[in-house]
Amino acid sequence: MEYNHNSIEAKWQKYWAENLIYSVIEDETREKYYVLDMFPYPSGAGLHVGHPLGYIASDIYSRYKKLKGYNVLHPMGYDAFGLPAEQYAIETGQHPAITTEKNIARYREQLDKLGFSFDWSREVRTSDAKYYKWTQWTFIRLFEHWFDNDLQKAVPISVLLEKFEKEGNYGINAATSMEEDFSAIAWKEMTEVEKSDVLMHYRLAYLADTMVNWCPALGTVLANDEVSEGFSVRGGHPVEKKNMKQWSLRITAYSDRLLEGLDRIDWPENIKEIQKNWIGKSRGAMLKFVIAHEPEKELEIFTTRPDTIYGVTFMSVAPEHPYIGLLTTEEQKSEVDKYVKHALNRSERDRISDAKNISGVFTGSYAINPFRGKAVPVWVADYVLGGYGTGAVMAVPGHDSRDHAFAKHFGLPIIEVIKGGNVEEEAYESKEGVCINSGHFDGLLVPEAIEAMTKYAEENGFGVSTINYRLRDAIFSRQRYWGEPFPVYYKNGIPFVLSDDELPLNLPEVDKYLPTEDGDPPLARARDWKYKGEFEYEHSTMPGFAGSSAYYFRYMDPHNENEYFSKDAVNYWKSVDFYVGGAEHATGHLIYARFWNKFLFDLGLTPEDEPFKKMINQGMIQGRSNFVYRVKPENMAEYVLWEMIRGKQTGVEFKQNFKEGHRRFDFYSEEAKIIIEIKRQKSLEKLAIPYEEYAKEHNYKIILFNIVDVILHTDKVLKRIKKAVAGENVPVLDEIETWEEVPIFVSANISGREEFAYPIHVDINLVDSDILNIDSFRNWRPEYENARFILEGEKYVCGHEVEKMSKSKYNVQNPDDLVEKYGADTLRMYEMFLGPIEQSKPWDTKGIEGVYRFLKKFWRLYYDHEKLIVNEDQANEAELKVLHKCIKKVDEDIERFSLNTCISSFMIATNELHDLKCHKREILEPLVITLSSFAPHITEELWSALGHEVSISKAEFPKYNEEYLKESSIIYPVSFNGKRRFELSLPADASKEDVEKMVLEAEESAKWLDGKTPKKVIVVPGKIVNIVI
RNA sequence: GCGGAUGUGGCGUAAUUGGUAGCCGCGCUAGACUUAGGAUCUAGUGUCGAAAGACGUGGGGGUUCGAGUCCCUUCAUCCGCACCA
Repeated sequence: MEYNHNSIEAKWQKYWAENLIYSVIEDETREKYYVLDMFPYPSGAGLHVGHPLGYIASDIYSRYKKLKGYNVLHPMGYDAFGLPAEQYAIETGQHPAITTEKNIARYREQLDKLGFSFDWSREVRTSDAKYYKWTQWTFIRLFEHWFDNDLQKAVPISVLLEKFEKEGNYGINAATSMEEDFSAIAWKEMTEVEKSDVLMHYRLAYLADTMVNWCPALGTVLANDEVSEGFSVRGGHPVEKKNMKQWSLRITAYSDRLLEGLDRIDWPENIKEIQKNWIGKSRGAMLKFVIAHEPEKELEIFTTRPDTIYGVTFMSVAPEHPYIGLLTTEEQKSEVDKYVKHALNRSERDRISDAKNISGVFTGSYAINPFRGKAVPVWVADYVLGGYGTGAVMAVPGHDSRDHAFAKHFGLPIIEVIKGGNVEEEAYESKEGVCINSGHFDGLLVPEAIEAMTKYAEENGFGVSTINYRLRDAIFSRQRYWGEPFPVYYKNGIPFVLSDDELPLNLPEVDKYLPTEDGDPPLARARDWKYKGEFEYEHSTMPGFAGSSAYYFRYMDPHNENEYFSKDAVNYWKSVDFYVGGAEHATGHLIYARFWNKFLFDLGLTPEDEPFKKMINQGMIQGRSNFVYRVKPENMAEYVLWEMIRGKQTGVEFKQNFKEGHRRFDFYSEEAKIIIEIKRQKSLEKLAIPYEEYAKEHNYKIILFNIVDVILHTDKVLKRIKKAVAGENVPVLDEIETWEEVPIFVSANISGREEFAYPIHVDINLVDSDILNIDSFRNWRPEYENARFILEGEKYVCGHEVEKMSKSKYNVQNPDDLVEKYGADTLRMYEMFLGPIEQSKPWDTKGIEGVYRFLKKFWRLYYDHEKLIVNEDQANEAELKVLHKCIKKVDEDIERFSLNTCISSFMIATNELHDLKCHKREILEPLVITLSSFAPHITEELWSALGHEVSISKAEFPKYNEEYLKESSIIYPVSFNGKRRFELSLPADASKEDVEKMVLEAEESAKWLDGKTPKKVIVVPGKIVNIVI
């Protein structure tokens, strides 16, 4: 039979599903391997060809690992809570659960068609109460733990309470936002509310007033990684800063461990780099400047360059700094108030776009540089960020470019304290140089000075060496419906968590998915939704990353009702060995998941503290958009006509823009006394008579053309002009074609196109090799039904561009159509063949034919039409060599995730076996196993045709035998002065000396040696010979 | 501005350790078979050149017997961060 992908693929997909071929169980006798794809959000648009790229790669890898004898866990599920379903619910009233269900069904159908080896019995969904029960459970654990900096791990709150009872919070080195100390007595005297407030400063999940990213359009707060340049990542709505009471996770406690762990995982360098920057660890010193008029109070600053402290000429504090009131003097008050108010009211977006403008106001007070004892003015300026460090800086214009710009702008002094630059011109920020103008620190190198000055500050009690992080705590509540409810209720304003046996707290039904009239989140609409019928639940829900931060554990034991996952399961599967997904999650999911994992590790739930040992990021598949160019008729007519008459093409000189008084005409010829004007027919009919009179007055002849005629009947128009130039009598107005105005499209390479036409995205399905199918285009939209086209030759050529794949750009390639046409095996292999998996590349369907041809050719090794032609003859050396070369290459390349080169190897082997007319089982049986992880359907079919009754996925990957690859002779390229001149076949076991001798004696060498003696002969055995003359 | 990555035929790419640059595929050219081909097969295809040969991995320089690969410099594109003190 001929290769028929449709029937083969359907047949085996059914077989795999019915016989649970891809189910796995923990099996202590086999080594485990865990391959995971990033959790997909099932969007309504379904999959496009870019989505499966990573899934195909991970599927190939897990199938390969299975063939290699591993027990492979390769699960799939859905990150099913999220904004799009909820936005859709708001618009239509449809419950997000229904939309989600529908989308999942569609996703599943598409995934199944691609022949993935997922163990679907382990599927999880974040929106399933059986799943989010454990998300809530983890939240409760976070609430009930704090972070001990000395132990560098999470510790139960009960331990903290014991300490408070005994000695207050003295001597506790915790990750905390608590600034004040209190004694055991003070603790015992606190009210319940006060105690709760204190504990909130310690808990890993805590409720606090924080500056949050508020997105009014989405009606919710967002985490830092969900905001980019002042806009929400999802939806692109403006975001503003707002102070709100919100749940947060104290991820900052884990800063150091998150940083340190990066050294132990095999991830792409750029992702590690992004995470390093996001955590933003910087070493420096916290220094105190006494406020001149208020010697009791100090202004604390953080600096990484304490060595430049003698260069401080002023200080700057952020507009939200708590000391603003204290610092501002009477005279400056109105100006400072005005500035602060303006600065704080600005949206994040304005602030960013206005970053170039330097602004600030003097507060009126001074602070004393503890090293020099000299007072410097304190300014308030918005280039200082309230959220970083202490919200105040010592300004060193000589050695910090921002301070420099500020000093220049306001005429503040600049002092050079590190030698090496010209500080009047620009800040010298390099750490190369020695201290000057720095008292007894003069002459020290920068690193020495940093150390010496920090030590001096510590000894004298006005400073301390510190480490500062850029990472902020993660805001954990969203004012949204479609997310996990917090297992929290409020009693007398104090938040309490539910007990484990009260979980899950189910998401209640609401009448509308909108905030209440009072602005409370949608959950406030739920009727009679109270703890024990009495206490209000938390009305926010958890963010997207809640459900996706530890989902990979649940796959290990997905149906466990009593535990998150069993000890046995986690001790067997441990962590993800190989993770495939997008790089866009670098500062979101990939950092949160590491944090959750570390926390669960601290609780002793998991044996490993990093979740994903090895990761690769698949590149994006970009769309290739096509454009048609719609003509702006007036512009085109003018352009076309001008191109024909400009210069002296008609025999007389024409010029543009005849101007006389208030009249303006398009073209005229002084010489021939002709004016030409182009307009729409309707206007011309009205204006013909006045124009003619006007022209007569000025002693000109006027010719009017309608736009359409100029564009579509150019030659006739030109003829008329030429007649007029020749002095013949031509009508002022003469309509060649009457038409109702219809859209006109011009082919891409018609000259002047850029001038008179604008591009419109056209559906790529109407275009083949950039040639537009005009009939289909006419049917595409009613308004194009009567469109006219200006062609190149016979064809309309479209423009093209590489862009993101998106519905609105009409460049989405849907995998279903391709699977239908070529089959999943072809699509899988083609996507891998496109290039290295990490690289982004535009989708181009052109090459898919080549892969399809390959599979058909591969099929013909086994079948001649209806007949299986595999024979039992013994394979010869050449055939074995082809096979083992292929096995070796594929084996090595899969291991290094170079899947594109594997496909080439298969093609080479297939081509060579065809040349050898080889149809031997001894060759073809191992070959079909080798190919099976790439093209599971066709290989399963051939495997069964070869007489096997057990699925090929249970087979063993063939071992390659070095013996077959050995060559008896090697073809040496012989170079002279590094330039290859000829090739020489020599015995493989020839020694270096022999090779040298034989090469020099070779006939062809004489020609190149040209009688000279070689200066040097380099022989690399088995590789190359180079002769230097 | 800072940090990272990438630049190889008309196109997607290959060259794993410094050792024949262009494997494999697309496209293109010519031919065979065919009623037909969007099937299949054969040959060719980096550039210049009739050929011999010369040139050729973004540009310039260097190290080396030998550089796509290493070093310096420069340009371009993409990504990330962006007042982070």
